[in-house]
Amino acid sequence: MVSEKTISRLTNYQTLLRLQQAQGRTHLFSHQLADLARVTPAQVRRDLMVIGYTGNPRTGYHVGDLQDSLMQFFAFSTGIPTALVGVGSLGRALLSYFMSGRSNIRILAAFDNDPGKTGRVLSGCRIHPMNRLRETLAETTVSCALVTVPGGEAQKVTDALVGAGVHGIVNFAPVRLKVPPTVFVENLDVTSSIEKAAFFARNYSLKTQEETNHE
Amino acid sequence: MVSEKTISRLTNYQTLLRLQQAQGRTHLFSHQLADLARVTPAQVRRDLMVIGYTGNPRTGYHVGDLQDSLMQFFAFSTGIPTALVGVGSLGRALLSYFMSGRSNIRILAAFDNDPGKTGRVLSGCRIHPMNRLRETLAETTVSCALVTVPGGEAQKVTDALVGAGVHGIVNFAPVRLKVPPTVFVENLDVTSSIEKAAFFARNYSLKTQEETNHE
DNA sequence: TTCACGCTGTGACAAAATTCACAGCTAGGA
DNA sequence: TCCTAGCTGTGAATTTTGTCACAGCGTGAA
Ligand SMILES: NC(=O)c1ccc[n+]([C@@H]2O[C@H](COP(=O)([O-])OP(=O)(O)OC[C@H]3O[C@@H](n4cnc5c(N)ncnc54)[C@H](O)[C@@H]3O)[C@@H](O)[C@H]2O)c1
Ligand SMILES: NC(=O)c1ccc[n+]([C@@H]2O[C@H](COP(=O)([O-])OP(=O)(O)OC[C@H]3O[C@@H](n4cnc5c(N)ncnc54)[C@H](O)[C@@H]3O)[C@@H](O)[C@H]2O)c1
Repeated sequence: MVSEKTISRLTNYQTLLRLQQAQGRTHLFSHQLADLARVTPAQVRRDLMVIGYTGNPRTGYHVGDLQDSLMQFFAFSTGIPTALVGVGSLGRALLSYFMSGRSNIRILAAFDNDPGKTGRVLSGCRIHPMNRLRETLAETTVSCALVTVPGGEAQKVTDALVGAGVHGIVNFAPVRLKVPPTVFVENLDVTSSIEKAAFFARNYSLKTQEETNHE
Repeated sequence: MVSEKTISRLTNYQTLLRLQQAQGRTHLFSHQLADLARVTPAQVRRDLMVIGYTGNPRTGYHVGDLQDSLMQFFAFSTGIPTALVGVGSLGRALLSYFMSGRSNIRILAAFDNDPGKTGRVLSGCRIHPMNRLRETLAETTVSCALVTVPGGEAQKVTDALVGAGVHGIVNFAPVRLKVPPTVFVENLDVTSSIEKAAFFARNYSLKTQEETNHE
């Protein structure tokens, strides 16, 4: 089984390679990809082992071939089908971003329990009521959903999604969801991330001041 | 030096404790906090070692005292002062969320380079032009900033922030920023997180199907 | 007061993640 | 044709992270 961290880095390499290809580059070495991704060259080589792609000692990695290998490994050549639950301020931002086609992620359906929102179309995506979740998802190949409802509602919504056959959840609510072992949860807790950054910011800030004083 | 992961868990404990206190609980054991945080009891005890708080074998941890210790460790009793750069769809969502006071994070100033947006007040927060960034931040204690500008602009904005004395960056743009070693960057790459969740979702999905077939 | 239960705090251990370091290869130059 | 410089792929070492397991303690019961 391949680790979460490795998967994160591999998706990052994918993004970086797309950019490099757009700039006309056809080959690169592990240390160059490493610089772009802000990791070590050894890390890059180690990561690429898991997808089976093998480079050439003299010319390095072939950008197109490596992209193909990554594509095949991730098996998302046609884009990633997802659903979104909770069309509030965050949900709307995500809709407008991902419906504009700036990435390989496709939001195929949105859901909300507010009758004032359901039935309408936002950024080109129809908003369905919650009681139509199961049947709407049954018509699609969605296996991953974005949860942007208030914390108190997130578990309920998650249970509904799991019941509808979703195996991946990206959770923006500041709660830890309970799911069966066949469901993967990625928590994107903005508040917690800011707290973390603020903590280290203060540390670095103090350290910098100290050093200034010692001079 | 205490690790990033430990800090993340400690902030999570803080959130959970606030909730428990609101429900009137005065004491809890490591295994109870562990259940709430979805970690092991040993992990909780190990984490609490770093903040120096020590519980009682018979009564466990005192919610209020533990909160005080955490507060003191994080030193953010008055809220976390931050700035936001890039008032687009994501920036607006963050403004409306954090200006509503639902957390201990305070956005003291917002910045944008679009003259159509600067000068206005959104969700109670004034939007300043970029050329006023340094002097505006000089008047505050902000040491942590949220970056919600397009990927191509993120590095430029980061450089300006670092120049203005910011030591913590929460980066929502899908690029890896280059910063001096005295600056901490937390990347919140939504696209990458969705890709990760989708990958594991497909794996779990396939595994579930296999097991169903084997019955 | 004494005892026993069930917790905490932590040294020792285990697992996971990363880096080191080097054999082996390969294209370009002599 | 045969070197050679400088890369890749990977076993081994190292570092980081998490868990185990148990001594020691505090409380309530007797
Ligand atoms: N907006 C932000 O920038 C931000 C920042 C950090 C965290 N979050 C988290 O993201 C989540 C959403 O935040 P928001 O600001 O968009 O909230 P919001 O209140 O603006 O939107 C929530 C939406 O969910 C819908 N909803 C509520 N209960 C539902 C249910 N049971 N089923 C389906 N839909 C339901 C509501 O109708 C509403 O449209 C929250 O958990 C919040 O803590 C948001
Ligand atoms: N909106 C989302 O849900 C979402 C999802 C994933 C990632 N992101 C990332 O978040 C970032 C912002 O996304 P968005 O959808 O809000 O974009 P947006 O285009 O709606 O907003 C960007 C804002 O930044 C401002 N800006 C541009 N250049 C600037 C500069 N040099 N200095 C100051 N301000 C500047 C623009 O005026 C605009 O207000 C992007 O990097 C995007 O990739 C957003």
